[in-house]
Amino acid sequence: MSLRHALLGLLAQGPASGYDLTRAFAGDDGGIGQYAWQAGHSRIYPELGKMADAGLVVVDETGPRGRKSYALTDEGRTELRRWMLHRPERTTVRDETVLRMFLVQSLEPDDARRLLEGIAEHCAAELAKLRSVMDEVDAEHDPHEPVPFGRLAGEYGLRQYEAVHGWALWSLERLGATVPG
Amino acid sequence: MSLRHALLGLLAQGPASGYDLTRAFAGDDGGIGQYAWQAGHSRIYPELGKMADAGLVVVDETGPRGRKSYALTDEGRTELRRWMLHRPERTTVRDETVLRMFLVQSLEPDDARRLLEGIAEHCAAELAKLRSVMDEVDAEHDPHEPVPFGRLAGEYGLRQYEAVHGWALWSLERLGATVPG
DNA sequence: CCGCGACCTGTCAACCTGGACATGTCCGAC
DNA sequence: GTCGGACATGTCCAGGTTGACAGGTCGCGG
Repeated sequence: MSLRHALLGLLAQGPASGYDLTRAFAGDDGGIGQYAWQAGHSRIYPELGKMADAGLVVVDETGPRGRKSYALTDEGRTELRRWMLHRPERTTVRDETVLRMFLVQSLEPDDARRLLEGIAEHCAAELAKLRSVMDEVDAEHDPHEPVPFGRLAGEYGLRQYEAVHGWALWSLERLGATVPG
Repeated sequence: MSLRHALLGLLAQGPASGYDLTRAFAGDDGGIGQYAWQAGHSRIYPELGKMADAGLVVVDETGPRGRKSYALTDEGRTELRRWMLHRPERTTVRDETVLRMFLVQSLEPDDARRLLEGIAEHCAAELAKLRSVMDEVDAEHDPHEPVPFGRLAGEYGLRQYEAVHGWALWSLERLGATVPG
């Protein structure tokens, strides 16, 4: 049940409504929804309700259009910390892209090459996009201030794409293709 | 519905029983179950049944203890290829470990440091393990033969761990810059 | 020959998930 | 002033997923 902890983590940045949280999960903007977890509002609203019942969050303030802003309670903060620091023996991973990578070798070499080339291109494009976003963040960031929230996650995405890109090129070489670019 | 495609991909390596496939998903041995997808036998058996109904697989042979070995049909192979080469607009990712990384900055600096140190250590250990396995594979592998099945996946795991390890160290440095430790 | 552990297949209930359905409100542009 | 689009919350259902329950077979060491 990690949705609960994802919500706790997002609320640790500050109060937010179900709508705000939904957007955080939905974005393909290098946020949590692209790399770590997804959830639709139809899961988020009931979960927020349950979390409120459990005393992990409270309705902080209400705004226009029935907006309910949720904030972490001390109990919620404790639970988040407990979950973050407790290293589980076995974590669940479910990643369609990685699944494809595992199965590359079930394809004919020509098909495998085409797939890998697609992956390499895609990574290069995402890398460029992400890098420009991060450069902007760094430019605005006073080095004496703490690292902005999400900067570490952004760096993670960057290194991730670099790794996959490098892997795709390496694999193409192994398969005996002419490496593009 | 990626379980179906995961099964098709595994069967592309050769016929297997539901039991074999269950072990492939369950292993924490650097296989598909560790990085890409998980499934219990309670999902696998019904799905194999449905896939047989759909003509994607057939019961290849029956063995002792009611063992049923499944093999891909041409139709199954076609469907696998279709899925592998079709780049979806938005893929689902659900990764508890990455989720933790996204939420590192919700922790107090001391806790964050402890978590990152744990991650770095864990990666280093996994890297060492994986590297020794892969060296063995490479030593037994005739360079004139095609790349062994799983070699590309293994390389992926390697680069993955390297990337995460590097990221954890980088993050520790960043956190160290703001709070003296 | 007997028992234990690995092999092997299955079902079921409870829960999670994603997409459709439903409803209504605020705000700025025209 | 009114209209369209973003804001905002919620329910429902079909289908996916998990973990428990269930039952049975082979092979080998003692």
